[in-house]
Amino acid sequence: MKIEDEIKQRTFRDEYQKAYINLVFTSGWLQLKQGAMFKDFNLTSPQFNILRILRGQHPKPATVNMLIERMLDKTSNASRIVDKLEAKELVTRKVCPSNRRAVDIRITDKGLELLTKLDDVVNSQQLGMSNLTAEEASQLSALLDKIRD
Amino acid sequence: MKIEDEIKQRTFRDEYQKAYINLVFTSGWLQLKQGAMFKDFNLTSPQFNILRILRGQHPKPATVNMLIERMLDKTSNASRIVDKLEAKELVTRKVCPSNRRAVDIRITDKGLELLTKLDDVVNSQQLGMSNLTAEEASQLSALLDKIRD
DNA sequence: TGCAAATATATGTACATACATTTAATGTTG
DNA sequence: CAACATTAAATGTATGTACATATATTTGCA
Repeated sequence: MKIEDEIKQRTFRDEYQKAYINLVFTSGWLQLKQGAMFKDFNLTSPQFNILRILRGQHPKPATVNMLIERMLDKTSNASRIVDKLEAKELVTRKVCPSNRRAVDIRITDKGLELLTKLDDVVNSQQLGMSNLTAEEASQLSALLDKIRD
Repeated sequence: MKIEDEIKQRTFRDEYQKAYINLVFTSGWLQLKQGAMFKDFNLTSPQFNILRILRGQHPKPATVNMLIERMLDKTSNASRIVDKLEAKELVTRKVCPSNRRAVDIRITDKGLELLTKLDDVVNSQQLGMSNLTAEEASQLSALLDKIRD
């Protein structure tokens, strides 16, 4: 469905405004679909994002700072998201021995198991991008990189 | 800057995953920039979004339902965002005479003035899309529409 | 007409976001 | 080495998001 119909706005100031609105709308649309998927596993998108970063580090620990650096949403509050994951026993938190200001965060076996289950679901849905060819997906990435230049 | 460097992830499963992550990241990046711009005017992005819809209707009223239908983020709580705008006297809320379940929402003169000021700022920044040509922006919109097919 | 279903909005709750401030540990430098 | 700046994380507050539920009004139809 064209963006004009999605938000019932017939005209845009120019192609830039239209692309901007389309970008924000589509991102929200994808995240909503992904969020619904995670709900069955009692996890939110940012929580999943952090778990995946921790798996990438495993068995080495990550710090809150590293999480923020690698998260999709830089401004979100990694500290409190880790709180929730810790409460669910999906990660552990321990003062870093070499720098007691920092906290070593590690994914637990339970966390790894959960991610394994989620991988299947996420992969099978191809993250909702399956209408594009690989060529088009690559083209899209290039355009997005250019926006942030 | 390439997405690999932005989130310090060197490899992706495939072009689809990379495009997905790039899309969500870029959308957040743009919205953060836009939000910072609005902050000087003591307004948030969703509040701005709603004000703009109301201006499009002016002097006719909108209802909460119409706002939800046209908002970029369908699931956000229009009712409570209108609360905030009403408290700032940027909109008025009045029971609709012909259907007392509905509420007529209108932008005030104060709201229109604020938008006029913001238009300049928003336009001058071209919403952060100025690195693209008009052709590329149009191409981007086409790809995004295709994702949501 | 009367009563259930549908509609329009508001409210409650849990969690996330954005940003300022606080607390504690570590570096730096005079 | 003491004083001050810097760094890492946590906390506070206001707002927004997601979703379930409540309240009031209108519609449909037996």
